[in-house]
Amino acid sequence: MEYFVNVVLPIPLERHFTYSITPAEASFIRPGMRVSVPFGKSKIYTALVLEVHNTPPVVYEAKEIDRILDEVPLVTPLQLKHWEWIANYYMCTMGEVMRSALPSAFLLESETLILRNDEANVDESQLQDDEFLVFEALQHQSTLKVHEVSIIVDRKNVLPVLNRLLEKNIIYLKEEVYEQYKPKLVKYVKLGKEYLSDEALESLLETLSRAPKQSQVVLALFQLQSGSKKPISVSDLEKYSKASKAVISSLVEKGILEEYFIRKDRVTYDGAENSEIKTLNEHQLNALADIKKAFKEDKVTLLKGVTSSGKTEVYVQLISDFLEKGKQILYLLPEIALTTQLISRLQDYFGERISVFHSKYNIQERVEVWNNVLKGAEKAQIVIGARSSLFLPFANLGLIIVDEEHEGSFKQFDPAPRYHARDAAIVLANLHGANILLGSATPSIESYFNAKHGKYGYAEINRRFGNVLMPDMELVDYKEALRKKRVKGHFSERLLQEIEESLGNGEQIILFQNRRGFAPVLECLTCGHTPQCSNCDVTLTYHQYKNQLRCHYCGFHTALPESCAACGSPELDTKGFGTEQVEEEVKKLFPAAKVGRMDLDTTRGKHAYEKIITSFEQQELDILVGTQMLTKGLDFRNVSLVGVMNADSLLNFPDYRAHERTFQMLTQVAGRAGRTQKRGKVIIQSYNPYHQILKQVTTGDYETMFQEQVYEREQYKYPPVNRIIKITFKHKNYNTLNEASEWFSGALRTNFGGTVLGPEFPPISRIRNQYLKHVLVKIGKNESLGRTKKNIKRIEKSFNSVSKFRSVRIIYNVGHI
DNA sequence: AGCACGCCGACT
DNA sequence: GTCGGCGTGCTC
Repeated sequence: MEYFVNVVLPIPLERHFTYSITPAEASFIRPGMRVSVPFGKSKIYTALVLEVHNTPPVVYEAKEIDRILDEVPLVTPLQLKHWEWIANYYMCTMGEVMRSALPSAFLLESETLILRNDEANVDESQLQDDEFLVFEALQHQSTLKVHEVSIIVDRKNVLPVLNRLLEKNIIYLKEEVYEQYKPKLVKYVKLGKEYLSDEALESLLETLSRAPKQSQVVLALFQLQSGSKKPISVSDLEKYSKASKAVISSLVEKGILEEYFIRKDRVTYDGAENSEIKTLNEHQLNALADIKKAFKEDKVTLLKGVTSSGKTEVYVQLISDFLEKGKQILYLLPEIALTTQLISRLQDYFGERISVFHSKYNIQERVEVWNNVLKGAEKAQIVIGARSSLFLPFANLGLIIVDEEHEGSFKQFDPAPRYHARDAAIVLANLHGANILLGSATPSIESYFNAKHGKYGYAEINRRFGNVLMPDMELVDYKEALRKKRVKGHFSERLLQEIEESLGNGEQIILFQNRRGFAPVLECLTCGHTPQCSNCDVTLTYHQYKNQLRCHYCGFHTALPESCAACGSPELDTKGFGTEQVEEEVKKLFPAAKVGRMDLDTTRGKHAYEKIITSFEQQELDILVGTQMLTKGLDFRNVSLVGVMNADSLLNFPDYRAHERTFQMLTQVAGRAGRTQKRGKVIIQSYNPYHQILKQVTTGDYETMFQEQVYEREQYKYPPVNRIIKITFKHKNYNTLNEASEWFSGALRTNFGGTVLGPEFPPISRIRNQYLKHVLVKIGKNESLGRTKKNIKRIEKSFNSVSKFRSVRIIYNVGHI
């Protein structure tokens, strides 16, 4: 009987691939294990087994697998089902899901090694110059990598050289696969076997009497051992005995000490669980009861609780309930909210049963979390993580919490799979038979809509914890202030007054400006020219701190020009403003205050973020200027004033979600003010203070905002009532892109009854020298989303059979755009 | 996605 | 003449 496996490869191809295996392998291999397989001419890839079967492929001869990489399945059958759903729903391939889902350390790729053939008789005079260079290099080292050869011969294309050398039998090639994950090993020492008795030890110390350092080490080890039964690491011994590594290793060499290794997890938590779960107030208890009732009916449940209402305590209570039942819990958060603040708060309750998983962890750490979750290890009972943690191999998931569920960053935009973590989590919970709770102070329109229509369960908390008052919000008409000359820089006098007062009271201030950089636009006063990015369709942004013009899309940067590139005039001025300029101005206006800034530019690196937050927390800073990063899950006790520098840039975003997002962002940032007894103050500056959304923010009127948005979206056929798919076309040639997108949208219109909009250029129509065009497909409530997707896929097939269109990249975004 | 193959301009 | 650019087609 012949045996075969169907596998997924981590590449964007629709189809699965079949490889042949031996009967012995067949009895061992199970779905979810990794195998390495040869693919194409020379490459070896990591593939994931979907099924083992006996049906030989008809039109081709299946290749054999290279080898089996796992002892037990790395991915559970349930995960494979979940992947399939994601691939299907978000219109991408299983391979793309696999690539996103598995920590990169699990995805090995081969590298070609060049080895010298020792049996060859080489006539050096017969070698060409480049051949000789490679040959010579191989005399010094036995293997070379392809890129090393490329350096040696100083050329990109090294294949001709290698082929000539291969023909002459001087070299041979080998594909090497590297295991990327290396367990961290800690070196420990113990006394050698012969010295375990007291007498032996005594005589040992005698013989060492002339080596004081060494006997010092032996004594130290002896003392450490008597103190506890725990193994003693070399580094501990080094510290305790105050001897150097050299002394210890000479003892090891003599056989007096023995070394051994223990595998250690890189991520450990040493603190204790030292907090009792707080007793909930009546509002929290009511919410909890509602949630539990909805859970009994297996409903997805939405918890709407105003900022500072103590949602986290409700989560904590639920988590501990599910822990008691022996279930795993997944706590999903938007990336930016994953601060040490929240994590240490939860660790206080649940100690080392928590694992954290997010993108700032390195690949080794992620492998450890993965394995712990798969094993159902004690320390991975609760996983806190960003969107990608929903790909972890849960064995026994009981509860998912999606906190800040309205957050746009739960949607992945690039690369595929372009999934929404909240929606994918709902499906995951379904597959596990687990409960799922969505929490937010400002729920997304979709979720609230589902709750209103009884599809989701619902609970709410309308009071801040400890009955702290909601902040007092005030709108400042910036246009009016400007007219009356009551501004300094970008600050209205009203805002300045409040800042002064807060500083006087020793309270802290947050200033919110949703744009980084100094002054987005540099403008020539003579001809009005503004420098553009040469790769993208955007104006370059001025960054004062490096004195550069930068492109936020492709990273292009150039020194600040001294004169206008168009007319040569040296008079250049800056227009618009970002966080950097706000920081600058506030420093000038309040020279005594300590000012910090938090945006993408100041939070690069693993700990930069924490540093800024901690220094603000510890009141080393008086004023913190920042972008939307500030709005997420941060809890500062002493902030009494929040200033929104310019609400208009949020409102004017060209997107059907702009109003919803503005409401959410402003409500969230306002929630940072006054978290203790004193009532906080929020000042919102706007050129258009009569805008209904701003009014709804200041009165905290979510309900009206919701009604208006739903009405509007129904009119224009947007979600939640309708569904949408955005198709993006991308190509470097303007005409090809136009032709291709016209062809595609034309085919859509003839084949499909729904609404097709476009193709249209997006506001930024070129990025990294690629032109972009969008087509929007709106699917009414009576039409089938699945059938529409099938139609689109079919059209894509005939699209790809037109040769000039084939190089046009097509990107689908389903549901959220 | 990679990668080979094949065709074409631009230079050691 | 070769080198390297890019369009095209294939991968079990």
